[in-house]
Amino acid sequence: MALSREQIVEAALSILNSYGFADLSMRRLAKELEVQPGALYWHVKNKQDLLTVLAERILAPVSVDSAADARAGVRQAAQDIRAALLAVRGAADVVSLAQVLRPELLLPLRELEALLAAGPLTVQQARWGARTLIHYILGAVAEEQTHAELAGAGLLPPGGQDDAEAFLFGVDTLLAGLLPEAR
Amino acid sequence: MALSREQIVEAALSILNSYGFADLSMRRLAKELEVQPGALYWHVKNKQDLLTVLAERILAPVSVDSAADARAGVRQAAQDIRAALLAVRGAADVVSLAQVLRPELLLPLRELEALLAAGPLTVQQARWGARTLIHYILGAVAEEQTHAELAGAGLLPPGGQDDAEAFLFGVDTLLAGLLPEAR
DNA sequence: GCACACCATTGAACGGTGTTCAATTCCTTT
DNA sequence: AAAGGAATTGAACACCGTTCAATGGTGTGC
Repeated sequence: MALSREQIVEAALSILNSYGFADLSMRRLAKELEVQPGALYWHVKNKQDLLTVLAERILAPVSVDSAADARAGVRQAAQDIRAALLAVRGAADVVSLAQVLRPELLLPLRELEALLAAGPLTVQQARWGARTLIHYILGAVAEEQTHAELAGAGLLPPGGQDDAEAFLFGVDTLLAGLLPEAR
Repeated sequence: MALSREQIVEAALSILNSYGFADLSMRRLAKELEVQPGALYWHVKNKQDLLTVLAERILAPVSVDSAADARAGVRQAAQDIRAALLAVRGAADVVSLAQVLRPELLLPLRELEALLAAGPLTVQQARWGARTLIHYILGAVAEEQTHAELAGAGLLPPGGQDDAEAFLFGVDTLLAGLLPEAR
């Protein structure tokens, strides 16, 4: 059966989940697909290209309700994005990289900005606010995942019971600054 | 003249500034010092170890005024940390890595928490607030630097005139959420 | 039924990477 | 001068991303 781009992405996700980001190499991927490394480059420009496709796929389950109230919508979106990232091991690393390389490709993140712009903010405030949120979300989840990774390897004490709570605290704090109580 | 840990760190900073994070390899470092790669491992446990030492060195110029008012102190500290990071090419990558690996080693970041704890916040709020700030600062500067890197290579259109302003907007937003106006 | 394209893959190579370790050299202390 | 520890070499191991000529397989037109 002929190799396909879809198949490569699938295998990459599987390696990510089974062995982590550090083990996701083109050669490892080729081995998984029982193919020579060079074959991958027929379907994918290079590793960076693969990673951005992977990032899109990881965020695909997130659907931002663009009609929602800015505060509630952002709060929900942030939690959904976190959930989508936590569902795939190493996802925060993949998406952080993609966000820097091709920010325009990551729709859910752009939609955050739209949500904020619908509120009482200026366009510029909405853009910067969205960037702030994105940096926070990716940073927080990346730390959560890396910590879990290291703890799993016994290099760090386990922890993280209140990660969800801490995460929401950050989001709410940001939102409180961004959209002060209407009065 | 005998090689020294100090000398290695110095050379690493020089490579970072001259060629960027991607070119900072143990072998490159050894070449710069006119030494075989193996020699480095007498003075440094491994590359990760070197990177955390590097991170400490990069943040060393930052001195947080622990007696300052929480809001003003954090605002100043955030700007100082950004300045220290921008002073060394690729610094945000180095420090982000170190922050995940050995958060306890990066003093200025810990001092942010102390500053917040001195205000009206609970200990937990201060801790989470500091983490939020740190994620934001590192994420924002990492994006700034990566963007500059790619723009320098002609892979991305230049930009970033209002980076400082956008950065401060994020910090102030966070602070507004964290420390609402006293009344 | 055959030849021609074209898509897809192989196999091999290039030039890197971090890290380890026995053997060797250098330097200091006795 | 001899001993001994500190520091360095040189070579190897097992990887990495990427390129490319040669080759295989498949479907189309003749």
